[in-house]
Amino acid sequence: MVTAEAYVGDSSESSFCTETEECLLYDLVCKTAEYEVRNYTATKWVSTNERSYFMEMAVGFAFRRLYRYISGDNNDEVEIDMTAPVVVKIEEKKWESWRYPAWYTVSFLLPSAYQKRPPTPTSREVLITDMPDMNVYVRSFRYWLNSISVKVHSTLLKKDLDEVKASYDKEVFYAAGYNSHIAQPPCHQQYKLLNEVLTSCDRPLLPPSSSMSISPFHPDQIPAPTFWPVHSEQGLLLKDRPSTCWCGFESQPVSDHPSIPVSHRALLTAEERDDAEIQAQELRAEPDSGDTQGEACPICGDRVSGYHYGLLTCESCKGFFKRTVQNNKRYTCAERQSCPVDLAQRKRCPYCRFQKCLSVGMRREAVRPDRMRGGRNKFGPLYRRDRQLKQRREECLGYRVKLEAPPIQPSHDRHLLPSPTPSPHPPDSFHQLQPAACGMGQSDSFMLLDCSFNRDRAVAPPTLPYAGLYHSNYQSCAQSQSFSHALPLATSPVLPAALPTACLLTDLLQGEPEETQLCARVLASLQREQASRGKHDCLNTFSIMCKMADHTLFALVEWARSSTLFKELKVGDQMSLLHSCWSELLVLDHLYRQVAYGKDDSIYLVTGQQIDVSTVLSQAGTTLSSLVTRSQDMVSKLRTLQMDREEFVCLKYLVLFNPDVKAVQDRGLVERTQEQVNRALMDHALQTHPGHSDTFGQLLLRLPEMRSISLQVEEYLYQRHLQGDLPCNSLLTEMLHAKQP
DNA sequence: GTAGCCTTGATT
DNA sequence: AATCAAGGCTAC
Repeated sequence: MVTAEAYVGDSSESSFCTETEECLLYDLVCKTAEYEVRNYTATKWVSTNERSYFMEMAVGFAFRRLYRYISGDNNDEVEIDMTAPVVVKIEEKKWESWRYPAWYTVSFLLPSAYQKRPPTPTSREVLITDMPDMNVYVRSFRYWLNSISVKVHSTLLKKDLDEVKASYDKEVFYAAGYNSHIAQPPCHQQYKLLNEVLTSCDRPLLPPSSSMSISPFHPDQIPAPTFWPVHSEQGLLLKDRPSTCWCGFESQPVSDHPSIPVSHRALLTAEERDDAEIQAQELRAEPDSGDTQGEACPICGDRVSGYHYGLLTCESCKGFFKRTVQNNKRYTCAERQSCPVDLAQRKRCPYCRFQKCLSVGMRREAVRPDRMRGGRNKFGPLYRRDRQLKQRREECLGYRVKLEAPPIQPSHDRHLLPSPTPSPHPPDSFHQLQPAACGMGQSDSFMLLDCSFNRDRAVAPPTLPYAGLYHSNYQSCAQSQSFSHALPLATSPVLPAALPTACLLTDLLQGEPEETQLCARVLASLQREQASRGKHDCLNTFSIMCKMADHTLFALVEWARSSTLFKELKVGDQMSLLHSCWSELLVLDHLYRQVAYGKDDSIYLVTGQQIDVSTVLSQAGTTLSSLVTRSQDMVSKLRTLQMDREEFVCLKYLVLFNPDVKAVQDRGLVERTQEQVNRALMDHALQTHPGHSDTFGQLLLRLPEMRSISLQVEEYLYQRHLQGDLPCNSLLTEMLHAKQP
């Protein structure tokens, strides 16, 4: 039996839940490219109702009321931590007509400590409510919650669900916001988008002539767009099929289903592949599975000995991974980087073995830089949850087998699916994007839970109405906290250097995004883009590159924003720093990707694809060629220096925390952080490259050249932008504009 | 270098 | 006190 507390859990388990200690957790039942089906167990919430013509008004008032409750306006007079998401329940029918005010129910999730016995609210308008165990269809998007974004996405979700004839509750739906600034007034562009969406669904809201007049905001008040990604969601209550996974097909092969459009179907099969594979494995497994007995190591197939560095593996792969990371080993593949890795041949090619380790989700950051023995790592909750998920899948499978006859055969449509083992060969053409080198392996909850789609570009006003309401207490390491506040850093005489450095490095590495996940996200997004365009309207190579850069940039902004050190800065300073260094971060990211995954004479893209440098040089113009040459020179220098992940992360922080950015107000904090990271980099470099005492200096000396490359990149992009070559609505464009207004 | 077994120590 | 995922040791 899973208790409610288990599902109000540590926010580290959720990729988009970054602002609060605890978040609402769920089990993924299944997913398509457009939406997911999730199971939420019963939970207690504190709620309040508010009536208004505009959702954002109602949410504003309700939010304040609930905030008073968690600030101590309750019978126990306790302060309650904020959680995520904030959920708005909307009654569909009343909402249809915008002429009348509608009721909105806004709810805060109670932290696990208060789930059993919530403090009684003092205000009669505030209520404790129960959310039952339920399955919901969820569509994720990156935008502030407001009446328009919610309308657009609920319409799109309904359209998708109606297309596959799914049943759901048509009366009610929920909007969930994960960031502190949950409701923002809509802007002009959104009204345009809304009208387009509604028209495409044959449900025009207003005649075209009046479509713009519904905006409650004067054009002067329309906020300037900025770039913060926000994670929001639409949930529709699933009513009629509480136990069936409805992601577009039931027991029929997808290709025979008449109602699913071809593009949709193509994505479906790719997305469903992993689930089918997991289920197939579970069918093949021993009936008394549930413990690790009888499970096969996802890397070599040997017997699993427990959780190691992020997932269930055998003892030998555990050891191999540890040796590789600890000793910073660099292997090369004598063949074509596609050697088989199984029990018999795992010793043959360490390069391919290590690649496989990474691609199935083993985590470098679980190898301790300080080599501390014993104890547990931060993945404890993840392991626990992984077990629960496995168990639930099994139960679900058993249930379905009982329900349906004949039982679902996961191998049913196997012939339609791409090979379940990812091919390490990158596709030859850009126009045949496959999630190939990405290795979306046989597992697992990490991948599934962390996979949030980059649906929309975030556009948000610079004013932040709820800024400061949330606070992060997260500090994984007491030493690093005290260290970060030790002001006279250089002069503190007796501080042992190794401990805080190792600690800080662990923290910094912790925030580092997993390359495989980034790769999967970018690929999925590019595939969707391609699918929506159809065969005869392919993106050109430059646009694809821009989109890749755009996604990478998005991930970098997310990375910075979720960093504990960065969060200590005021939002204004955060923006100034990012506006100043985004291109440098992109260049550094690219360079490290080459050092870590690429090989000589080819360029390794974020999608896992590789292109020969000679091919690029032969086709590119002078500016681009010079950029490529300069970066390749830089890559070989960094390779000689054997830059590792730790050093890369430090450089990233040094680029980000640049005290020379003029607009920065809290220069002291930026300087201190820079010093701190600088020290960590020095200590680390000295430790890891004992024979080369100057690695630290050499690494720092690369920064000016990196800066220079990044300026050339910006200039190049700006030129192409003026020619109209850049895809519109990109973060890239926005950043360019921020610098060159 | 590999891999099976051993030791460790924070968390449960 | 038991657990279990880290690191360590060592014969091969």
